[in-house]
Amino acid sequence: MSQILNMEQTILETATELFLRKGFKATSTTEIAKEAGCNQALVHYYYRTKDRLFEAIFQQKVKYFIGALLDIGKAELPFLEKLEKKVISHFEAIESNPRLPLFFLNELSANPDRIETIKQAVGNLPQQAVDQLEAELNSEIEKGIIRPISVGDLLMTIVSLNIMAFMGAPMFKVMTGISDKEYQKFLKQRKMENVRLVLKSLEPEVES
Amino acid sequence: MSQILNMEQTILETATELFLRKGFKATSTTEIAKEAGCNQALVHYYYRTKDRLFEAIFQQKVKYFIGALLDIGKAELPFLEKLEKKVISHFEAIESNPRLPLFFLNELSANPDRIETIKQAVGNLPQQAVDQLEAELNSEIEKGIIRPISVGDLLMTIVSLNIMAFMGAPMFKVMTGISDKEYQKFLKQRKMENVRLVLKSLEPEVES
DNA sequence: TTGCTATTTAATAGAATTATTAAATAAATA
DNA sequence: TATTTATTTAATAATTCTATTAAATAGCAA
Repeated sequence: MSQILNMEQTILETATELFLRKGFKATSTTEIAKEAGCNQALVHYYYRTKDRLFEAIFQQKVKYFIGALLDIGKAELPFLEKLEKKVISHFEAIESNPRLPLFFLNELSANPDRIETIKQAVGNLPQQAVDQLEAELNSEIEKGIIRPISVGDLLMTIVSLNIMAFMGAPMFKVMTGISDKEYQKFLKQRKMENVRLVLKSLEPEVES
Repeated sequence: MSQILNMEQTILETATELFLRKGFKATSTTEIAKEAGCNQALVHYYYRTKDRLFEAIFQQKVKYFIGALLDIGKAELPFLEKLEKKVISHFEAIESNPRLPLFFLNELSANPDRIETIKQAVGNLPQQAVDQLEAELNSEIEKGIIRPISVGDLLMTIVSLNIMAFMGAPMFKVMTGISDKEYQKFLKQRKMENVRLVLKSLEPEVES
């Protein structure tokens, strides 16, 4: 937290933290105010309604999240090396914001109408990025360097592996009985495991 | 919905549906009653508190969910074929209950204390299943049939790919701008893609 | 039928929640 | 300094939510 902070900003940050941790419904404006150290009415003074406050936060986070996956580096590297960098940076983006995926999926499921709002917010940026990736992908496929695979499958694989490494932690701990410390160790090596999995998934089939 | 149904059961089913769709906080006992077609007090008559009602549902679903992954088939098949069957049946278990993973992760994150309750509920069954899988896995590794990999990494890969195919749908649609119909098509082929990915991930490394 | 038990409802207490309004205080400006 | 504007609070209206209680109704056994 910064020190010389105006209340409007403090409220936003506090709300972000609470919404991310407990979701929309379970977080009250009263609690936000208490945590931020101001009167409850002030939350409404600055953001009018709880819903608007949430919406502002949600949109901001969605943009960050989608950006973290889609800004295919401009660096002029061979495709597979660029992809490797991409998987790593996506992994690290989630690592530094591990609550985001669940927040995102959960609120999207609770309120599917918000999908439209999101689409407007992000525009056709994702579409462009996906198209570009698809073009590069197809070029490599034609060269025979990687096996035929759809851009959807590739993206889904990357997102699934990276997101679940963090989001799946509680589930995973229940299943394997592993401790927090051990899970931290697991995560350390999981990043490169995900890279390996993604690259493996692109290897051309070999007839056995 | 079955037809000749007692109210106690109807309430449970209605609550299950609502909790799965909207989560604990966003679902009121009033709404459950209305949806089930009874007086609101009846919900409390049968289940005392909203929390007990939720807990009952949660435990039941957790057991189902964990079982769906861990009951490694007893069929005497080669390891890789058994594993393939396992991935498929896990995929299908989620397919017929696509809201479960999010429900599970979300409520676990909102209320981490519940992890203990779960551990008690499922006992050491998961641990046993994981141990068995690990033994089989190591045996195959020693034979040189698959590359060295931890049971944790393998499980995480399977769970990640299968769960996110369903849970990630809204996110994926936003990113790629794909329609519901197209997503259904995507899912149809994704099952075998996941199988392929898992098997690929076990192939011994080849020096290039 | 009569009485007993299980089921269901109406009414409501008590707490929490969002949002508004009017008043108080602080900050900025002329 | 005087006045206007921005920030903050106290009070409270209106709603919703959980849980309880007492009464009503239905089902069944004697």
